[in-house]
Amino acid sequence: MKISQKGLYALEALIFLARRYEKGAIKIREIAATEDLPEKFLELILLELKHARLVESERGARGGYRLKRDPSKIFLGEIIRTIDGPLAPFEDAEGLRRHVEHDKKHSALFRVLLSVRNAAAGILDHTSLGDICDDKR
Amino acid sequence: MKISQKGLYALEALIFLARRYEKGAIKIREIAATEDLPEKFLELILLELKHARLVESERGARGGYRLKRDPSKIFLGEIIRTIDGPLAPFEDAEGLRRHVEHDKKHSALFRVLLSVRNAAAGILDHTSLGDICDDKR
DNA sequence: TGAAAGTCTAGTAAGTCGATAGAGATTGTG
DNA sequence: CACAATCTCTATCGACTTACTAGACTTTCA
Repeated sequence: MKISQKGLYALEALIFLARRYEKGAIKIREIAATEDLPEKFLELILLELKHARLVESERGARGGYRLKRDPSKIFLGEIIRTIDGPLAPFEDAEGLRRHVEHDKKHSALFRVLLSVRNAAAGILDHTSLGDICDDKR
Repeated sequence: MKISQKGLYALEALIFLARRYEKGAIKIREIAATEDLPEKFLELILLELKHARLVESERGARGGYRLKRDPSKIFLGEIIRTIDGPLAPFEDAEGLRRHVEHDKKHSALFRVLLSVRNAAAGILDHTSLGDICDDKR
């Protein structure tokens, strides 16, 4: 699992949306300006997040983006999977399980890799945007 | 952290070397044939592993490769870092710590990413080739 | 009707990935 | 000594990915 620049932009944009969740839709331009992200690139990212049903949008003069669900119900794991794919360090959880089952020579290796992916998923699928943005440490 | 095909080849080759550790040096060609890895590509990989002091080699007619240390003293984390870079899901541990310290807006996010890298490192830096190759499950 | 916003398809420069080619250096054997 | 086997190293390649930009299109609302 590798988080790309694009993935980081997605996380930052969604954290921004989470922090102003109560205040309604906000324009791409404002997100880009406030978080200092490339505007046209951010468009693509938000569109992908929309297709993944993490955000919703309205067009026209008073349009913009907002989170589709409460920040406490959107987990980092979902976001990262949407933009950067599976959390596993090699292939995905299914593939790793298959290798553990069927690859006689390297079963033990893939078992370790699966445990790494489970550790990552354990953290990222239990940390929400809510956890991130009302953090006080 | 993402393990590439090259990284997987490295792990497989080293596990092979670990399993026959007592038997002395073995030729690239034999490793490639037994483990079904592309020979010329494996050359490059073994060379990199040599520069990282994980293996050693001899040239000439009776040449070949062997592990430089006991299998129980070579950890998966070292191998993966050599071929694929840092274990962190974004940048490296240093970079993440820096962001936790200095990036006011995203401190909490980077703290989570750092905990993911620590979980991965905790597993991979405590699992040795020895653990992998005398596994009996 | 028209400005302002999101939607969508292309494209692009630079880099990475997986792999191959081939010349060079070193060593053991006949 | 010669030579064959083996590791060493540099270069190159096509395909793909990454980070981003351009621009035409659609929808909304004042």
